[in-house]
Amino acid sequence: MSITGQKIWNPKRATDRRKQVLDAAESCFGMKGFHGASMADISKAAGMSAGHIYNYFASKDEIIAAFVQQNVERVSAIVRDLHQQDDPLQAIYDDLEKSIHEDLQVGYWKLPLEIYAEASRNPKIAALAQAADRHSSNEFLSILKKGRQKRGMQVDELALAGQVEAMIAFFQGLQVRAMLNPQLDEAALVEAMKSAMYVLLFDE
Amino acid sequence: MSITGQKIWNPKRATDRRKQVLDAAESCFGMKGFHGASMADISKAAGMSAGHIYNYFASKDEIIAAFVQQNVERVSAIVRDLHQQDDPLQAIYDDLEKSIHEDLQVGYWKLPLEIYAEASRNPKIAALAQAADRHSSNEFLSILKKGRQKRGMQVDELALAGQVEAMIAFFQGLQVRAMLNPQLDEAALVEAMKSAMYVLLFDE
Amino acid sequence: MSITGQKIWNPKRATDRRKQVLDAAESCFGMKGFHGASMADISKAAGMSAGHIYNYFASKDEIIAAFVQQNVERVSAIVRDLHQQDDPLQAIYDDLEKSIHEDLQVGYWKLPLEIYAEASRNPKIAALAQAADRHSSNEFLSILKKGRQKRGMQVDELALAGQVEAMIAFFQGLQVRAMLNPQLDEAALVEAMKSAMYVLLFDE
Amino acid sequence: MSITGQKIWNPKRATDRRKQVLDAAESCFGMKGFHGASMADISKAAGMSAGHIYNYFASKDEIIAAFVQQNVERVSAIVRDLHQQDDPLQAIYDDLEKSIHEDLQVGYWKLPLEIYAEASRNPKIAALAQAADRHSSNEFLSILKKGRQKRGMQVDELALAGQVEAMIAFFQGLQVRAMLNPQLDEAALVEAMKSAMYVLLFDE
DNA sequence: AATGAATGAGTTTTCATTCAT
DNA sequence: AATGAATGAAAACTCATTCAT
Repeated sequence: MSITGQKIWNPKRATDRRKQVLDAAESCFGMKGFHGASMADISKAAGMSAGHIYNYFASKDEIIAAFVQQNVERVSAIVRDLHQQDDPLQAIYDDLEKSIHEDLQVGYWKLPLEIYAEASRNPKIAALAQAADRHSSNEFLSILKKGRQKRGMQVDELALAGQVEAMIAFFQGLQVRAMLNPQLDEAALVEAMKSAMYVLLFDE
Repeated sequence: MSITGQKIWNPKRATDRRKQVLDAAESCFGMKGFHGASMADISKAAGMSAGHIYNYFASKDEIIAAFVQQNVERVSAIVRDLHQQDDPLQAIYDDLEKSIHEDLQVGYWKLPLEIYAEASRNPKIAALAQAADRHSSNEFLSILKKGRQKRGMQVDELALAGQVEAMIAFFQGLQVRAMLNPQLDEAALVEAMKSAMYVLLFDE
Repeated sequence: MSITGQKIWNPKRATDRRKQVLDAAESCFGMKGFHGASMADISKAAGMSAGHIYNYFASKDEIIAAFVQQNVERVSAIVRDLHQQDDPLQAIYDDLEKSIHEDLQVGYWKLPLEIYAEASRNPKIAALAQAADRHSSNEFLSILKKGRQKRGMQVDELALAGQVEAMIAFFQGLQVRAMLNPQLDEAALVEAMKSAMYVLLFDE
Repeated sequence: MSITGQKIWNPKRATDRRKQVLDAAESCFGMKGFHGASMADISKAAGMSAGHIYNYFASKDEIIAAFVQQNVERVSAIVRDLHQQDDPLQAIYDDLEKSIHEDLQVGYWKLPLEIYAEASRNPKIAALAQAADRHSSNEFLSILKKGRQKRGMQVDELALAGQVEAMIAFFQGLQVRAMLNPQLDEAALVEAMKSAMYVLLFDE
C-alpha cells in the first residue's frame, strides 16, 4: 500500500506477536483453564486487541493447539538434554531429587493437567500430545539403550520399553500427586522413588 | 396426605432422578468435559427437561461436585476392598496385571483426568478431591502397615508414607500414559511395574 | 364421586382457600413485589401446593387482580365509616393526626405504591383501581356535601369535587413521602396539613 | 494510535450509546415496567444487540439505576430553576395552573410511579431516590426561606419544613390522581389547590 | 498493522402452568 | 381436594468472531 513497501508481511513481527499471544495465553490458561479463559482475557494480557489476535491465529482452538505444542516441546527439550550426558543412567538417578522437586512445583503440573484433560476429549489436541509423547519416549528409550550398552549391559528392547513407560508414568503421576496432596512429604517420597527408579533404570 | 404417608415426600424418586442426572452427566462430561457439556446436553441425555434438573441440583456446579464426589468414592471403595485380604502385600502384587489392565481402560482414566484439571483451578473441587485422596491414602497406608507387621517386618512409618505416595503416583501416572500412548505394550509395562512395585511394597 | 357426595364443590371451602392464598400473596407481594414474588413463594406461604392454587385462581394475574381488588376495598371501607359521623367535616379534621400517622406506616404505603405502578401499565388492574377510586371519591364527595349542608353552608358541587381531589391527592402523596423521606418530621407535617386541610374541608 | 489520539478511547461514542440505551429503556420501562421489560425489548428499541449493551452497562440493574438517576435529576432541575425567581412564593403560586397541568400528563407520572414502587423494595433504588429527594427538598426549603425573608416574614424553620413536606406530598399525590382518575376536572382541582397551596406557601 | 464496536448464538437459570396420581 | 413432578418458554448474561475504520 505505501510506496516504500514497509507494510508488506513481516515474518519477524508475526513471530513476535504470536509469542506475545502465547505468553498471555500461558498466564490466562493457568488461572482459568482453556475454556475459562476468554479471548478478552488473553487480549488484555497480550496488550493487543482481540480482533488483532485473529490476524495471527485463526481461532481460539488454534491458540490452544499452538500453546499445547509449545508445552509438549518443553518436555522434548528436557529429554534432549540427556543426550549430552556421559552416563545417563547414573545422571538420571543422581538428579532424582531435583527432578522430583521440580515436578512438584505448581508451575510444572498445572498446565500439564489441563492439557491431559483437553487431550482426553479433543482429538486434535490428543494427536499433538500423543505425537510429542511418542517422540520423547522414543528418544528417552534410545538414550537409555545407549547408556546401558555403554555400561556393558545386555539390552532387551521390549523390557526397556516397559521400563520407560513405567518411569514416565511415575513422573506424570507425580504431577497428579502434587495437586491432590499439597502436604506431601517430599523427602520420604524421594527415598521411595529412588528405590523404584533404581530397578527400572538399571534393570535389577 | 395419604394414610401410609408415602406421598408426603418420596425420597426414592428423588434419589432415582439424581442418579439419572449423574449418569447423564457421566456420559456428557466424558465426551465434552465439565465446561463443554451444557445443561441442555445433560438434560437431553437424562431424558428430562433442563428446568427439572434444578429440582434436584441447585446449580451446574453442584452437579459437577456431586459427580466428582461419586467418582472419588469409587477409589475409596477399591482401597476398602483390600481390607479383606489376608496378606495384602502379596495380594496387591499378584493382582498387578489385572489392576494395570483396568487402569488403562478408557473408562478408568477419562474422567479422572477431567477431575484433576478441574481440581487444579476450582477450589471446591480441589477440596473434595484432596479430602478423598487423603482418606484413601491413609487407609492404604494402614493396610500396608498391618500387612508388613503380619509378615514380621519392621515398619518405618515415614518411609512407608513415601512408598505409598510413589505407588499411588504410579497408578495415577498410568491414567496419563493410557491417554498419551494408546499403543502402549501392556505386557512389557506389567513386567516393569512388577519390579518397581516389588521394592515399594516389600521395602527391599 | 363418593356415595355420600361430600366431594361435591364446597363454596365455603373455596372461599377459605382463596383467602388463604390472598393472605399469602399479601406477604409475598409486600416483600418482593407482584413480579418478584413467584408462585412457589406464594404456595409455600399459603401452605398449599402451587398446582392446587390453580383450582381457585386461573392464573397469577388473577391472583394479582383479586389481591388488588381486596386492597382497594379497604379504602372504600374507610370512607364508608365516615357515613356514621354526625359532623364529618369536624371529624375528619380532628382525626387528621391519627390518619396521617397511619398513612405513614410502611404497612399502609408499600402495597399501594406497588398497585399504582402496576395499574400504570396493566389495563386490567388500572380498570379495577380506577373503578374503586371513582366509587370512593363519589362517596367521599357525598359525605362532605351532606356535612356542609348540615352546617348550613352553600355547596358548590364543582368546587367541592376539586377539593375532594386535592384532599385525596394529599393522602396519596403522603404514601410517597413516607417512602422517600423516612426521617420525615411527623409533628411539623401534621401542623401544615391541618392548615391546608382546613381550607379544603371548610372551603375557607 | 492515531496522532490526534481520538481513537485511543472515544468517550463521545460511549456517551451516545449509553444515551441510546437509556432512551430505549425509557420507552420500554414506561410500557412494561422495570421487570416486565426484557433486555431483548430494550435492545430492539435501542437498535443494538443485547450483548452489546453490556459493553456500556454491567447489568440490567445498572441500567435501571442509571435510568432512575436520570429521572430524579429532572426534579432537581425544576427546583433549581426556582432559584432564579425574584419572588419565588408568588412565582410558585402564579405558576400553579401550569405546574398542575404538567404533573397530570402521562409523561410526568408514569415513570415516577414505577420508580416509587421499585424503590419501595429495592434498597439500591431507594437510596438513589431518597438522596435525590433529600437534596431537592432541602433546596426547595431554602428557596422558600429566602423568599419569605425577602417579604419580611418571620421564618419558623420547623413549620416551614412541615409545609414543604405537605406541598411535595400534594404534587406527588397528583401523579397518583392522574393515574387513578383520568376524568379529573382540572379547573376545579386548580382552584382547590390554589387555596391549599396559598396557606402553605404564605403561612396564613 | 491494529482497533474495538458490534453481533448472534449459546450459556445457566427461573418460573408460570399442566397433569398424572 | 390435593400433590408435586415435569415442562418449555423466556430471562439475563457471555463470548468467539467479524469488520469498518
